[in-house]
Amino acid sequence: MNDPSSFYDNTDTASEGQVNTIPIPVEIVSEEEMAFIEAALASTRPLLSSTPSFSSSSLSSSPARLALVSALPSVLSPLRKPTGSLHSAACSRPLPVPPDIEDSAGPAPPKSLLHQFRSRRGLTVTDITATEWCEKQMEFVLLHGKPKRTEAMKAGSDRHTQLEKEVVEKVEVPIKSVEDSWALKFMNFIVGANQLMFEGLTRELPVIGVVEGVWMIGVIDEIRTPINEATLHPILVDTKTRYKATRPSEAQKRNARLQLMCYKYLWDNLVADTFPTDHFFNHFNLNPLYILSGDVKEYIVSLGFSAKTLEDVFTYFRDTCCLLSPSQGQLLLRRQILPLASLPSSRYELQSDHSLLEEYHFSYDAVWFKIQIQECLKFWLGERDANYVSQAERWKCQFCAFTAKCPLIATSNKRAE
DNA sequence: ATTGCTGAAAGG
Repeated sequence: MNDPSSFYDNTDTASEGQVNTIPIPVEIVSEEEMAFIEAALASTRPLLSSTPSFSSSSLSSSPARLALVSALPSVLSPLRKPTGSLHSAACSRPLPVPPDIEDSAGPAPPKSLLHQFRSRRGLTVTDITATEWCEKQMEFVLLHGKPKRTEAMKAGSDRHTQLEKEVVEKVEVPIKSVEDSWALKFMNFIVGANQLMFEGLTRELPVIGVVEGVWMIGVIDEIRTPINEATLHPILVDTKTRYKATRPSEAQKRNARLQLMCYKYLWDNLVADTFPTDHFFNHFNLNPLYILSGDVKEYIVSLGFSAKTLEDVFTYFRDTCCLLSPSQGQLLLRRQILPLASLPSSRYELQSDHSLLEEYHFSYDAVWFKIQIQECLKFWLGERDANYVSQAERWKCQFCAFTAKCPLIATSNKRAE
């Protein structure tokens, strides 16, 4: 009963009373974070040094943007149910289940991977890039689970965390429903967009939209507004870290270009202010009139807004979108070398010596982007089987955890016959 | 069946 693991046990009814008894340490700002903020205030932050001064003092009192992080939403962890059922009975409001989902006895044709694995959440930009890297690997990940993270991935994540902390202060907010979690996501967009407009830079900005008929979500690594230039159009940036000072392969660059083009597409669609709100609520099965939890409302107030329902948040969201400009056609990829001895223990001490390997500008290509997405979607929609990597990119298999299971490797090994 | 959990992205 006092076992902390029972927090995630949804076999019992997840009543609201139970949720309320969870001892969540709600800290607006920890001492550590406060020290960081004060240090940030005292020191010059190069990326923000061009911040214009404002008559309003509210901005200077909060140098870092608040990002709201969902914390321990018991209704959102239905997958822990031991039955393996996708839709736990403990879920307060079960999502609509297609009528044929119980006909698992019959040899019904397999549903598309999109339907099986992403119908509730939509595709992520990461799904797109992973698919472009290798569809077969993507398929293995979906069917067999993700392989272990590599050290390079951990180091990359850490570097991104560092970059984010330069401009964003994270706050944990307890949530009780999916509506709460979407409200936080949209508030994070609103606050990030405001930070972009007033300070010229924001990081880790969540975006969402429909691409080729499919809902897609992502998090833009970085957006800057060139303050001193004539254009108001922000530029989208992504930082890639590397262990070795070798030049990235063409496949890696192509993959990163696709990623940034996804972000541009989503951003530009948001600022076009044509967001299909009703479609959104329907697709994700959300109640716009849902009353946000007290904690969520409280934090929204702390950001200077006032909202009772998810719909209220959407009003602010749409108002914000109207104020934004489409992004530049030029996208920016930054490559950064990590120190060789980047041991796990020293990963957090990289602040000095971020030698930049290269800054790589390239142009958005709407036609190429559309073709890439359509190819990816053929895989996701089950219109064709997963493709293997081309002969020229067979080297990717060296980095793949699924080679033992992969028919491509098996056939090439016994091609002797 | 990874990471700090629901999540998105992390590098190759």
